[in-house]
Amino acid sequence: MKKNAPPPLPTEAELEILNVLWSAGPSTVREVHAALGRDTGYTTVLKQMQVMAAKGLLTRSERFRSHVYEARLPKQETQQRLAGNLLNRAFEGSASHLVLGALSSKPVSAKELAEIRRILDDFERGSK
Amino acid sequence: MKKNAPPPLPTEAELEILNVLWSAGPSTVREVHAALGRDTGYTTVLKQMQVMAAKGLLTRSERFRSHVYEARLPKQETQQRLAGNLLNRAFEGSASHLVLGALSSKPVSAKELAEIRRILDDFERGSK
DNA sequence: AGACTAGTACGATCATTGTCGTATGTCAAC
DNA sequence: GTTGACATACGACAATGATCGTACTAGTCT
Repeated sequence: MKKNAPPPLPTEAELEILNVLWSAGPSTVREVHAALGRDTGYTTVLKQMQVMAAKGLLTRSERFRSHVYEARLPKQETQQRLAGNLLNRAFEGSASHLVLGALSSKPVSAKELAEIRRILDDFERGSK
Repeated sequence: MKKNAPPPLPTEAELEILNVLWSAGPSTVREVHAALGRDTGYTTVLKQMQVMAAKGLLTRSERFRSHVYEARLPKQETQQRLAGNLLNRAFEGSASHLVLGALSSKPVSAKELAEIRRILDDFERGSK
């Protein structure tokens, strides 16, 4: 598709597939289809992964009799792009508003809160 | 559409319209069309707002010769739902990962960081 | 009344997503 | 060398989102 420009952001169904790939590593269509509990057909997942490969979301290589797909971008980078996208679209770029929204959307454990503080510490140290 | 169940999450273009409505208050199609810098036609925005009203994203009332539209849900509630949605879809429900993604996606001012700390304080106090 | 203007309603198009069905290719073993 | 079993390719289809063009309506001005 494009040279090596970043691929488009994944859609809902694409993200599910990426999640499988990130957690299981390079996999065949059959493996992904099995991992997704979804009750959609095998060819549906195949087609989606083919489209994703065309978009640059996945890379594909041969293995024995089947193709092995792998996420092109690491999980963290994709998450970052998704978060940044939402930040701009819905929060006018205000990270604090996004955090407020995220925390309000469901109960968050004390451990999570502590973890967030740790992240803040890192950012303050790092970006000073 | 549905009784008073929450409307679907807004799409990209719909969110732009909502942002105008949230910041300017109830407005006519013409006003929204002007506020969006977009170079799309008037009827495009009209149609989008009609669809949004049908979905329950907007409410509509008469005023003199034109219709006045208003966001049905407040900004904060919609932001919360959007954040929660991304949280589940892309971050396995982990708020701290979402925060990390958001902070990494672009430089964040010290003031923002402090504001986030204040929000954390509130949550810790509130949910203890 | 007739023409202008500002507004809404509606149908049509085009791309994208999600979903399959069916066709085709290939190896392995009978 | 025909038959499965398993894999990929490809075309089709419905739903949705984004975008207009065109038609209709209701006041206003002269």
